[in-house]
Amino acid sequence: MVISIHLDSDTPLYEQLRNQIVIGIATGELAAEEKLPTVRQLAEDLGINTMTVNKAYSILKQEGYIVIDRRHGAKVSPRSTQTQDGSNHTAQLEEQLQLIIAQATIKGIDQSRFQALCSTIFAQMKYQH
Amino acid sequence: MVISIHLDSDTPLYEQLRNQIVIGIATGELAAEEKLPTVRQLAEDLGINTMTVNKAYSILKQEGYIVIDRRHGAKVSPRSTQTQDGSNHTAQLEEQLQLIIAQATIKGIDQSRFQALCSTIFAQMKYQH
DNA sequence: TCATATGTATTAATATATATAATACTTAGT
DNA sequence: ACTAAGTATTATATATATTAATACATATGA
Repeated sequence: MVISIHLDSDTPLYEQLRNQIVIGIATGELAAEEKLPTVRQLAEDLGINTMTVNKAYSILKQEGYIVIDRRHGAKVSPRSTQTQDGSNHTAQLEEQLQLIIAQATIKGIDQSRFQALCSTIFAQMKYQH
Repeated sequence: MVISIHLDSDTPLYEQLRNQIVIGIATGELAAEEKLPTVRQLAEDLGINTMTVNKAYSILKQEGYIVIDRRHGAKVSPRSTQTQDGSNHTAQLEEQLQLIIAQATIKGIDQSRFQALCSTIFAQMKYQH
């Protein structure tokens, strides 16, 4: 998977990494159980610090997106384990969505256009439980 | 409009303010042309610094959500002026949506449930151009 | 005219977040 | 034992966030 970072972005590097990997999992570009590059390798490829990559991996692990074992490195969590934390996801999703929809509404994007956009994006997601 | 901030949140105070005001405009809780509290007043009400509120207002102004004049303070932008900056909004919206939908997908929320959630939220938005 | 309330600007101080760097530790497979 | 993986430690530099105290500019209303 190709990961690109933008040093001039206002989004922290570790967060850019985290986001791109999450999207990679959802689109299926990163298959379940697939091995991720080592922290050292990815850091070198991107020209950034080891600990920055490590932070991204730690977050992904804590969020349940990946599993890590010392010897084999990091890999995408098996499909079955992704769903299990449950409750507060919906609340958080709802909050994020509310803000996005508020902004879209004010900027003149109506519901049908918004829903169409969602459909297009959903069509890219190959992840299957 | 009731604004509440959370000091323990990972979201900066000025951003919490900014977000809540944006949502307030979209839901219609803040009408177009409605006067916002003064920076000093809001800062005092919330028990935070004047400059933090000022930063939120500055961002909202720069984003076009509110207009400010020295004497009368800040007020919600008239409906007609909200739409005008145009182009990169959709791109930004698309990017935010992609991440949210990716996360939702992995967590097992399917498209129909997602769309239903969007509908519920859209129903709260009373803002009209 | 003139006091006043408004958003702003300035300057300083402090705390936290971000990123790099160099190095060492832990662990498990070969 | 060696090695490669994540992780921990320590230090440093920079940027961001927040508060604080104060002052400035300006347009309104008395």
